[in-house]
Amino acid sequence: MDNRTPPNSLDERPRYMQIQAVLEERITAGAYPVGTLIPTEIELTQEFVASRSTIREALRHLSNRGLVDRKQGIGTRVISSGAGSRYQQAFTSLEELFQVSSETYFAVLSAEVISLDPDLALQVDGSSGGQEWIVVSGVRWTKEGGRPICYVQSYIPKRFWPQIAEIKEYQGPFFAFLEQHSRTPIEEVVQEIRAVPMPPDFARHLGLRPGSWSLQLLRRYITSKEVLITSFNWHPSSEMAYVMKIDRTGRSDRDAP
Amino acid sequence: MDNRTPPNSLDERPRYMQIQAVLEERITAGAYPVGTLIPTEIELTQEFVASRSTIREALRHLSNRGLVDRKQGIGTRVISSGAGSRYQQAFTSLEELFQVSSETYFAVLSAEVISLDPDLALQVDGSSGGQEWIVVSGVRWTKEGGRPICYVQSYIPKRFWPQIAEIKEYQGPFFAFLEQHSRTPIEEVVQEIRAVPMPPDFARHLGLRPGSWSLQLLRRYITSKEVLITSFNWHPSSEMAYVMKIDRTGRSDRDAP
DNA sequence: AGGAATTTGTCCGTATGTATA
DNA sequence: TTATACATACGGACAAATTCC
Repeated sequence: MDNRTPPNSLDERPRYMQIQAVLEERITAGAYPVGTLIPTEIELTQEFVASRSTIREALRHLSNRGLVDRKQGIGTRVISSGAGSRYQQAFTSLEELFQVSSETYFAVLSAEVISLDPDLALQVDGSSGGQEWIVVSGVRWTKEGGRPICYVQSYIPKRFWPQIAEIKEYQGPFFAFLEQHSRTPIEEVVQEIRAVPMPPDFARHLGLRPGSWSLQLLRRYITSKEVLITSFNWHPSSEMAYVMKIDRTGRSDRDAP
Repeated sequence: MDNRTPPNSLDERPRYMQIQAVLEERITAGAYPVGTLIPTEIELTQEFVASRSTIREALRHLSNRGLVDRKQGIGTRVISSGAGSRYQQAFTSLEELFQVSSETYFAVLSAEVISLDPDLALQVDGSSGGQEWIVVSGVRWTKEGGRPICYVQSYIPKRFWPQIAEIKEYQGPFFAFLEQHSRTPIEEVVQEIRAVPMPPDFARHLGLRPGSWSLQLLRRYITSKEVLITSFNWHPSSEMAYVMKIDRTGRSDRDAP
């Protein structure tokens, strides 16, 4: 069919984003005050000469950002002026992970090849198990003072076994080493944080009583092809808080150079 | 046109939710391992005999929950199996905080003014204690199924006491309400994640045995002048994993060709 | 380097269901 | 009960990003 608007009318962004921006501006400017209903989807299709799908896509984003609340049979209500909704995650980058490894020291306790049982496989790469992986275990220490920080287990694909001696000596995070020796770059890191009991054996290495709990950080470093490394860190619950800051950022839209 | 599937084939839920549930189960069961691509939208339309829009709606929800990552030209990649936890929070911005509050509801148990002891004051606003704050306690529930998600305590400056009735009725996160009724916008949010014992009284409200542990999320919403609200969420350790994506570069501000 | 194939993104139009007033 | 407004669902077309040859 025909896309009645030329691909770009001086604005490169998708149609729904443009509409979203206009609506958002009306909300922040007070044209659509907090607490009121904005025009219906049908009315907006008429104003912007767009299909209902496109309008809904714009409204969906406004809803996700917390500016409006949509209810069947009622309409779309403004619930926030927008001042508080433009936040983005800040300071959670790989650089931050490098930082940690420069002020600490990792002592390898063991490195061996194991076959993943189903439960573990689900955590390591989400598979149903059976494959063999290298597991490197150790304790991370502070350089200053020499106190234990956390117990670490890293799961690495078995094909890196020839480099295992090199890995154990490597200063810096394992993922950096593996990325260098792999064809494909890490595209994404996913972190999962849980409260789990500290395994008794790990507790011993950290100088803790058995039966204590831990804050467990699981990080999965993923290339476009596979999980390159999955790392578990068990931190003593009494000494670890994971702190993150979410800063306000002015702009989330892209510009046209 | 014809809606080839009868409105309900023993399952009242919308089609896209059923499909989402099936895909989610395959992910958690390991049929679609982490790091791999799931079938394309087209293939899924064939398997489920649904339109591409319906498939996309299902995938959209999986993406919002942080289980998959979708990329143009690539496909849909599993990035987290979500194993072992019913409730997850993928929290890349405040948007998703709103998302949570739209799929759940908050039942207020009490609201009272208390004087902060030094330890608590340190957590609430970093002061040494003595000031009076309002503390609103309650439980967050799933709309679907009606199961308890977490116990919540929110600390609010005492001067908002006149609005407390309004706050208790407010749909949506408290910080949005407070920001509206305050002169100054929220400038940053600090979040702290800890593993702490679940207080016995809270455990009772969540249907847990005393002595269990929790993943505690503390969020402090800060304006240029003060801490506007500090909120503690205690999640059952067995059902909560905090999932987050970490950017490769950490900077999405600037364009680098 | 360049072009084809693949996959998700965007957009159109229509029809029907469901919650609310 | 009726009207309204959003929710769900269908199907088709082209755009844009990526990969592969």
